[in-house]
This record gives sequence, structure tokens and C-alpha cells, in this order.
Amino acid sequence: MATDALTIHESAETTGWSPRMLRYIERSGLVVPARSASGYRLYGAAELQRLRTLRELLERFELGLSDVAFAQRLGEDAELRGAVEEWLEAEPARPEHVAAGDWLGWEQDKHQKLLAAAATPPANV
Amino acid sequence: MATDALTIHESAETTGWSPRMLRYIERSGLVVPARSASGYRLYGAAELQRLRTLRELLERFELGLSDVAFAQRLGEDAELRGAVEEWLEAEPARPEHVAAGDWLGWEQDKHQKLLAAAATPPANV
DNA sequence: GGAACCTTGACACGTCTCTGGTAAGGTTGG
DNA sequence: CCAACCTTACCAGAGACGTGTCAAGGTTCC
Repeated sequence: MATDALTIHESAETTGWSPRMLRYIERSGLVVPARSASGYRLYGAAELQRLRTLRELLERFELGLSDVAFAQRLGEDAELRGAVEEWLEAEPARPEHVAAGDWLGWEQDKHQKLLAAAATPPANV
Repeated sequence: MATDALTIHESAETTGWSPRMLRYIERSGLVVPARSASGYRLYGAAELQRLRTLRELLERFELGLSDVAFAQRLGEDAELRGAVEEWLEAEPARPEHVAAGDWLGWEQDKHQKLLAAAATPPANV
């Protein structure tokens, strides 16, 4: 039945994660494999790739699974994203070269940031 | 600006945080107050407001300081943001062809639908 | 039918987050 | 000068995160 779908142990070997962690990652909502009729996890090529890149991502930036999970939540929950964005935009006294308003512009669409160009950050204190 | 700047204890009282937490929040990079010549923390009106809204933000969405800190990091580190964004954009469990081995266990993903209908129509491949 | 898988659930341990303390020492202002 | 602030630094404890392991029970397949 399963064409190229791997079981959890096979997936573990090819991705570098442990079976335990694959279940944990699934629980955290980051990589959710399909299931066979009897409930076995089936990891397809997409999931496997995702698991490998996830590994790289975490190591490269020293992130935790919870960080990526939160980022995902940000991408899914517009209300949350808006609230966080709003809070962060009220940058108090941290003058970096940060473009306020643009940053969380993921979920691609276009690059029409009307407000970014208009409002100029205040003369910092 | 020495006029309306509060000390850490005063700020604690007006924001609801404890002095201890104000230092912790500063350490996490979320609200960094100015310092007096001798090193005393000086919270201005902007910081105080930020602290209050931070409180609301955390409670309203059940976030942790680390979550907001990570969001801030996302906003500042373009490379990180790009990497995370890229990872998230890769289709996670969007089964078009996965529907072959259909299983009944596909349950949650509830608010995904709700929010999809609410505000973020795009987000496709 | 039995070996070799898979599933969920639970115990466990180290580390981190979030808070609160306490201690040792500098600042401030009456 | 001294009380009342402030500072940093460390101990502590509940809870979450990241893993491993083990148990009891279904599936698969030869």
C-alpha cells in the first residue's frame, strides 16, 4: 500500500531524530505524518525533508522546538500575530536598523507595506 | 527626562510586575530601561506602558516571555526570520496525494480552519 | 503462530523558564 | 552619618521542554 512512506523507525534513521522525538515533534504540531488504517505513522518524502531541515534550523540558530512551534502559531493565528506585532512595534529605545512593520510579513502575498514607509520612527531619546 | 522616570520599585507597583521580574524582563531584552549615572534603572512612560501591555499580551494568549522574546528576535534577525519562514512555508501535512491511505485519525487543526476563514485567505502552495 | 514491528501511556532526569528570596555592596538625600 | 533605596549574584522551587526507557497491547507478515 504505502508507496514511499516510511515507518517511524525508518524515518528516524534517515532523519537523525529518534522515534521518541518524532512522536514529540508530531505532538508539538510541527511535523504531523499521515496514518495508516491501523494507526501507524507514515512519513512521506515531504515530511522526511521537513524533519531534516527542522534539525538544521534548530541547530543553526540554536532554537527549540517550542520556538518554531510558536512561529507556526504566529503564522496561523492572525490575531496573535497582530497583537505581538503591535507590541513589538512600540519600540521604546532600541534603535537598531529595524524596519518596524515589515518584519513579520511572512505568509508572503506581496510586499506592499504601505504603512512602513509612511510612519517615520520618532527621534529616539 | 529625569522628571517622569520611575525607579524599579515604583515601576513595579504601577505595572503589576515585581522588581525581580522587571530585571528578568530586562535581561530577556523585552523592556530595557535607561540607567542613571550610577546605574539605577529608570523607567519612562514608554517603558511603563510597554510593561503593562506586555502583561496583557502574555495573559491574553497564554504566552511566555520567551515567546515574545523569540518574536522579537525574529523581527531583528532577518536571516533567522527567513529561515524559519522558509521552513514553515514548506507544506507541512497538506495532503493532496496523502489522501491515498486514508486514515480516520486526522482530528485536530481546529482553529486553523476558523482563522483561515477569518482573516488570512491566502496561504497556499 | 510468533517475531518484529507499531501504538499510547507513564516514570525519570537534566535543563530552562519564571518567580521569589537573601547577601554584599554602592547611592541618595535628609 | 544613616536609613532607604539601588545594584549584581547566587540559591531555590514549581513547571515546562527535550529525551530516553519501559510496559501493555494491537498489526504485519512470513
